[in-house]
Amino acid sequence: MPAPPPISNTIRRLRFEHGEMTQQQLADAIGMTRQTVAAIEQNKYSPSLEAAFRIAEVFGVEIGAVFQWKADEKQGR
Amino acid sequence: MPAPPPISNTIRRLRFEHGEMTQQQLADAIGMTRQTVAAIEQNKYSPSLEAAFRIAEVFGVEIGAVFQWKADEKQGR
DNA sequence: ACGTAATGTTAAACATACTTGACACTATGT
DNA sequence: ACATAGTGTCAAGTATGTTTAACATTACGT
Repeated sequence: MPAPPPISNTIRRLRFEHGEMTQQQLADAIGMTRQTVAAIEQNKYSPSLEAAFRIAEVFGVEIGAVFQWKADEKQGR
Repeated sequence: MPAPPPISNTIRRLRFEHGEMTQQQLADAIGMTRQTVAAIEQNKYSPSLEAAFRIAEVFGVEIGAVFQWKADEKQGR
């Protein structure tokens, strides 16, 4: 498993807050596969900027409301 | 040249508004190469979510202030 | 007990982002 | 005329994101 990304997300919560939306429904809404949504949701890797934009769009929030730096690790340059 | 991404950015303007920051300085600040900054700035491709976050951080703005959907093309699903 | 929906997970292939190292051009300063 | 800083660009290689197709588990309804 390739080291988890420094960014975490609140997709799971957002899905439930939006009518118990399933991973499949979200995937369809943003034009990705269910597997990709699952992987992103579990922080296996972070999405492309495009994907992130589409996800935020679906939930009607800013990108920052979906994705955050993990536990204020502001970066490992 | 691999089809331009659906997202554009205002990095160039932001650089100038932030003390005539050079591509090299921005690259150093976000831990990427100058070539990558140049390519992103010219919309050759869009950055990873991590890179986008770091760039926004440098300029002290939200991601949405740096990157936008190109001419309201909300997407080609 | 059976079927189905939702999710986790994996391997292989493919697509896109990013680096490294190079060479070009323009502008500015000496 | 020469040097240097800033930028554009390209090819080859590495790294990361995404798809496809498959199989597993858990929970729910009948």
